[in-house]
Amino acid sequence: MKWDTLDEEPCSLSRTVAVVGDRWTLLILRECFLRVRRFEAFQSSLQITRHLLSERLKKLVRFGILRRVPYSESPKRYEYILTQKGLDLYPIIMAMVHWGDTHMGDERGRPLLHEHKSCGKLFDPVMVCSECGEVLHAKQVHVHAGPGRRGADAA
Amino acid sequence: MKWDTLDEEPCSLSRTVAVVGDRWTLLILRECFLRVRRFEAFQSSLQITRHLLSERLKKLVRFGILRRVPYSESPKRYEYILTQKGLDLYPIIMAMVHWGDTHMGDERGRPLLHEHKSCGKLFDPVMVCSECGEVLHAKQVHVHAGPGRRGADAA
DNA sequence: GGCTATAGTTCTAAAATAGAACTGTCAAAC
DNA sequence: GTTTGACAGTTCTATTTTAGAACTATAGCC
Repeated sequence: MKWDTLDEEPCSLSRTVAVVGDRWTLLILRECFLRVRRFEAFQSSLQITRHLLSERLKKLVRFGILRRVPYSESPKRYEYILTQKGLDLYPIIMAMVHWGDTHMGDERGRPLLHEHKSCGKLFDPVMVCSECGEVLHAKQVHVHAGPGRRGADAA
Repeated sequence: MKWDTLDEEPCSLSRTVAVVGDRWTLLILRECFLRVRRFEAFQSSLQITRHLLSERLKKLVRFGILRRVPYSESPKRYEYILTQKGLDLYPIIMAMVHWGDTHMGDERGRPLLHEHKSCGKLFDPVMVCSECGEVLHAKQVHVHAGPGRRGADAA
């Protein structure tokens, strides 16, 4: 497939996959949510090759998910900060973490626990319907073609 | 990185990424949720090479996300059905679709609309805290090391 | 001048993917 | 009873990506 035009497909999942749908990008984003911001920090915590890290950061900046912000004038040094568009990826990351906790855990228990500052409790992320607030299950969802649909594609 | 041992890392995101963290796998799962079940159907709707499709389906079966169920005895024919573990990936897929709808849309509008059968309305998926039910934002979450944590890894 | 820190770039070898052709089984059509 | 077609893969070579290591550039500190 021509992955470079995937972000123009009439399918929102394809468009998302085009941007964040590879292993390294997802791991980089995890680090971002853990407040990692600098090239060397990403590199040493992920053991990613410097070449790929450089490419992926550029791509995330290009798509407006990270901002490259100078933190030192001489020498010129930059750090990478999540934009609002990037912060909005949080549900994707949390959904993946939760699935891993549930289905890929081992006897030692969870690697990380999440505390919700607003209520002070350890929590799991739950996906609900924006209209009625009930927990969502795949089988209770029916899909309709929307205005942006064309041809035999899906979404 | 040795992606074949990623599912043993002390990080739930890594473990999830090991299983579903590549472009084709995510697109295959989208098709699964749209009720696609057969080899030829995946192949023609995704334009994935037969070789890769075969590999990915095997992997998803190996990890217990799909079940390979015979639907014809002679000739032997199988279809691929989501297990409960696979159905539980729904929040990940929906979170990605929603992000794509929000941030990668074009002037034509959404490709697909989702109706919640329980309440009959078109909805967006929303991620909330399991304890207090409030909408989750990255900045309101604090991360603690859990029992399965080891060394300098993250999750 | 020599050492370190940071943020990259460049190079070659190994692995993954694309694209097309091929295999095998059986049913139905001729 | 031979041919055609559907289905579910496997095999092959060429291209693209990634891994791994070394190299470059700027500047502060001793």
